[in-house]
Amino acid sequence: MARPSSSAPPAGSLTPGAPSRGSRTGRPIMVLLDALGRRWSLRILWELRGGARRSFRDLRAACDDISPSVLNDRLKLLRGLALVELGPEGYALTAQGADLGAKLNDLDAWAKDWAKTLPGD
Amino acid sequence: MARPSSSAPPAGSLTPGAPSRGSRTGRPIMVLLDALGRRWSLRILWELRGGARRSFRDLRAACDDISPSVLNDRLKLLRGLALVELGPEGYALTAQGADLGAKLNDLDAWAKDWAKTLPGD
DNA sequence: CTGAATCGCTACGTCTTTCGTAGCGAACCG
DNA sequence: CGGTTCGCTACGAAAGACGTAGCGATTCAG
Repeated sequence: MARPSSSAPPAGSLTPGAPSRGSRTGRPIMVLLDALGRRWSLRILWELRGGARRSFRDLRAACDDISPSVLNDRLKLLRGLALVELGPEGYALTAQGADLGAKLNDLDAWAKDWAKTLPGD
Repeated sequence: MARPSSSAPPAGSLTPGAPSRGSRTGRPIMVLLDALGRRWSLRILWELRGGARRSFRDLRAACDDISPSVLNDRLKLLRGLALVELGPEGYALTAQGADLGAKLNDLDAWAKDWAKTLPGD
């Protein structure tokens, strides 16, 4: 059960159509949930939303000084999924990544309302 | 940096307004990105979308036999954030959790198109 | 009542992922 | 040349996730 070691990719790459951590089907949504469910993935997309290109080091600083090894892992992953690209002036979202970025903006709006209704606020 | 050990919650609870792993601001979106960025969080919401109540054990099976300790951790977390609730007939999304569930349905539709445009497919 | 089946959940040792620091080689600028 | 920035990697330590086993509570059958 949930055995990363036997038939799934080595925790660094991920492709729709192929099985991923925690799902043997390879359905796109599962691949996406896997990728976005890894630490820092969502945050990286968040920091890149808006279209500005950012250098590796800028991005690292923006993500609360994430470890460079993990940042690189995630960037590889997201680039492999065509959500992020590296151009001459740094990292940026692809067209598809920008779609997700827009969804994160929605999520931000939603989160503000959500926070108001919570007991701890 | 990114030091969970000094001022952030002990990796089991999370509240908007209070700092979370990887963000000292406590902005709702950051709390949400933190929670959803932990392994299995998105998957659990995914499996609960649609409104059916599911027992702990059913949910576990649906999530590719996730470890019960992690499942319980995530359920505590998501309950603390008022996204999931435990009723007499099992776990279900709250009204707010259902909002997120709907977003995941959107994401599913998006992912299908996305997968078509990828080289590895 | 006893026994079986199910429930939510916890303990705990192992293994994987993430972290944090340090620093490399390349490119650019003086 | 030296100085600065770049993307990125190595590697030991810490945190997190995993998998198995099983507990106490409830429910139902006999």
